[in-house]
Amino acid sequence: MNDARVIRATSGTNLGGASAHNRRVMVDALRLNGALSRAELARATRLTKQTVSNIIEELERDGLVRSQASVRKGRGQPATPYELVPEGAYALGLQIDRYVSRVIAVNLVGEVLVQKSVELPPGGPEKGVRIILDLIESARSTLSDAVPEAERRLVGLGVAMPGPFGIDGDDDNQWMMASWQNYPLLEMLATGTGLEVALQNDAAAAATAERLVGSAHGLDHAICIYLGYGLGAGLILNGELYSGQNGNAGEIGMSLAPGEAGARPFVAPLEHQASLASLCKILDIAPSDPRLFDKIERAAEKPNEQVEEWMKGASERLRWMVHLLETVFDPQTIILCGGAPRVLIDQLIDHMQPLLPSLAARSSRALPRIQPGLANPWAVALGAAAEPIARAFDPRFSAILKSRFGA
Amino acid sequence: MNDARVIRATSGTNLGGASAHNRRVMVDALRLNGALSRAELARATRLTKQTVSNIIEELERDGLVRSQASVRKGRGQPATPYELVPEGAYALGLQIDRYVSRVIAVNLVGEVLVQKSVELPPGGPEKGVRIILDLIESARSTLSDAVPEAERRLVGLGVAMPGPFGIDGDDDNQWMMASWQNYPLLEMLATGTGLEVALQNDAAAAATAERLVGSAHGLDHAICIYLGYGLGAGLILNGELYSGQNGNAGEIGMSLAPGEAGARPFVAPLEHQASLASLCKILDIAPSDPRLFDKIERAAEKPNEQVEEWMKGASERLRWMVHLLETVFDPQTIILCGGAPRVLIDQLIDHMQPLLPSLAARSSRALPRIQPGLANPWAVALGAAAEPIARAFDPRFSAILKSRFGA
DNA sequence: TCTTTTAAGTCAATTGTCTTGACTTATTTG
DNA sequence: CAAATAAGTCAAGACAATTGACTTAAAAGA
Repeated sequence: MNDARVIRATSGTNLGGASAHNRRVMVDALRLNGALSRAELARATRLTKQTVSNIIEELERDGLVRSQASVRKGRGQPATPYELVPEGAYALGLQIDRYVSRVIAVNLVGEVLVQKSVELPPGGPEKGVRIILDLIESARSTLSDAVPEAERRLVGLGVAMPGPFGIDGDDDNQWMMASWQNYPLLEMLATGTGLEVALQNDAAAAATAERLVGSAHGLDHAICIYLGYGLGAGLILNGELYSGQNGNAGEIGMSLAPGEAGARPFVAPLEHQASLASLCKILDIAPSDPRLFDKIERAAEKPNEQVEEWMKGASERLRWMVHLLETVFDPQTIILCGGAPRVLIDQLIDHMQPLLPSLAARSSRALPRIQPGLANPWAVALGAAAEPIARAFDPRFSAILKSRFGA
Repeated sequence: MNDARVIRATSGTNLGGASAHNRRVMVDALRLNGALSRAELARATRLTKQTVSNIIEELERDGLVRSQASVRKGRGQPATPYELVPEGAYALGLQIDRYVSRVIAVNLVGEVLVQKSVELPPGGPEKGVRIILDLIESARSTLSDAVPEAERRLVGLGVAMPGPFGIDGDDDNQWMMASWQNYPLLEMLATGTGLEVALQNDAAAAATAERLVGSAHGLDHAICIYLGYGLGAGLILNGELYSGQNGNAGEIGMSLAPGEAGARPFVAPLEHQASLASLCKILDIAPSDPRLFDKIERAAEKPNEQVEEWMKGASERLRWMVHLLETVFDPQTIILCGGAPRVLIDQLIDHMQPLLPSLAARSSRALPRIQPGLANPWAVALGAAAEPIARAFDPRFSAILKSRFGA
């Protein structure tokens, strides 16, 4: 009698879940607003003064917040503002790219403390993982040398690599990294480091970074278009990263566009036209070139005819993708970021003007329809490191629910 | 000293929030899985047997669940399954369309008990609201005649109308209903009925209906393309409807597409080609024709050359939009539903084959990439009615948080 | 200067919900 | 007929937020 029917249900919650949520709410409020007094926190979170006092006391004991000098601001007892302690938590971020791997260590407020990278020789994941574990170990010990207590306060290891994930075969596709995807990477990293590990695609990581320390800070609805070796979008919806059913939401680099009617109804994927890979091809830069970023920067500063051509094509496709994303998501803003030089990002945005008409063109906008975000090779690694911080400290539905592994 | 700085923060929660969540979790589990015993509920929700017992007892007192005959299924004491009581709650749904308004009453499980419609004469919202309030009143008393206790168990009034909302001017645009949007409709309806009122656009409502009783039942990631007089998409992300910053997420009817290179780089909005409005133009049916649905059904059953032409154009644009939505959202499935006859929906889906390649084409799919959903003129009104039920009984983050109006 | 008003923050008791562990009930298995 | 198994109850306990009175510290007004 195989009556072990799968019953689907949302988890319930309990006192512990509520309490954990309230702690997160406090940290989040301090992150968003800067230092706040207990009374202010109570008003903002709709909790009672007493509750806030208890939680703040606990957070202070845990080294996550600290008091500032009290400030007089009118009648009544002066308030004692509390602020986040940057040294309250640390996280590691790992970016695995096609030819290079990068590791970053950040603290609770997203300040970068360590960054190291290594070239990834061809040879697939078996060899690669060993190199990567060494890199992580090296970053970790550098961090511990600088801040002995950091090890104890590490909340996790975020991993970012190019998507899409879990697709069928296609091992030779240079745009993906299929061999890495069928490898038990997360398990290897988890056992190798003893840390909690979570995976995002690189665009999602870039969005996570934008939300922690970049242009999306404090925004609940933002789309980050990430221009790297490939192209993707990180979706921040309702204040959280949206990943879709299989973690592939936002893989707009693979989107086709209807082209000339008749003969060739659909043109190549967006990232064949708008990505550093396509630019490298034009500039005849090897994708494995360690000085790729600098070369592109120089090329963008003084664009020759070919670069202008690329820029025109890329910005035209992006211009239209921006229109679509605005229409589909109704976001507060769209951010163009990347592992690309700021010059290039800025020029692309320039070339996209005027933006296509859309609902986003309303007159009452608070934010620009499109704006530049983080633009450097470390953006994805930073986002990878931001993920464990967000997972540990941001208020989110899943954090309230009882998990499989004890409350 | 204007020190009334706005402090942004997520609300905290308390015992009451946790308890409310757990009640919702129970109702949701019974809705998804059918009748379940207390022990099964405890396992599924990770709550203790005792907690489940208490909550079930309370829900039974409130008339939301009831026990079935106990069933023996192996060793041990027989289980007593509990099921939702359809008569446990009721909700009203109002659809305001361009030329007609519809009201539906549903019960807790989404069964339709009353449906009434009325033609909306031109004359704008002032006159319209009076007619609509009469319609609601009429439906309400029909409901009360059939089920005297329904009035006491009404959880709200859902309203659906064509978007987009809150756009600048453009009063003459026949595709929108601008004059209705600058009118304090919700306030009028709330005071006129004494019920909680909430607004969605029609595509969002259709998606809400699909989730309560249609093809999206139990799905957490689904996109509903709604083909009505206009065209839009309802986005179900993480099990909840996503509305974007201004409630306009999913307004894909307004999306442009890159067309022939050169002269006309961008073609008309999607809904100018794929909507009942465009079909009506071709068939020379007045959009206000009360027998519009039947006429379209007949036209779709025996398509003439013009209809075939329309079908070809519409399905081609939709085919490509499906590709985009799959790429952007990575959903479990896409549902094509509408206030359109099922024949038409089916034919459109047929014409869209073969679907464009995308990440969704993986071999391990559990659900079809695209499938038909509700296809009748009452779909939106049903979705409007489904919204208050979902708001009152579905587990969601916002339901846990302390609200502005007391816990 | 002195009193009143206002606001921040604490104290101690209370409340409400989930949890714990032992117990009862009812059925199948051997 | 005893042992095993599972559903469900009982009563006490744990825990976090709440409540209302209180203390502290400043500004405002007389």
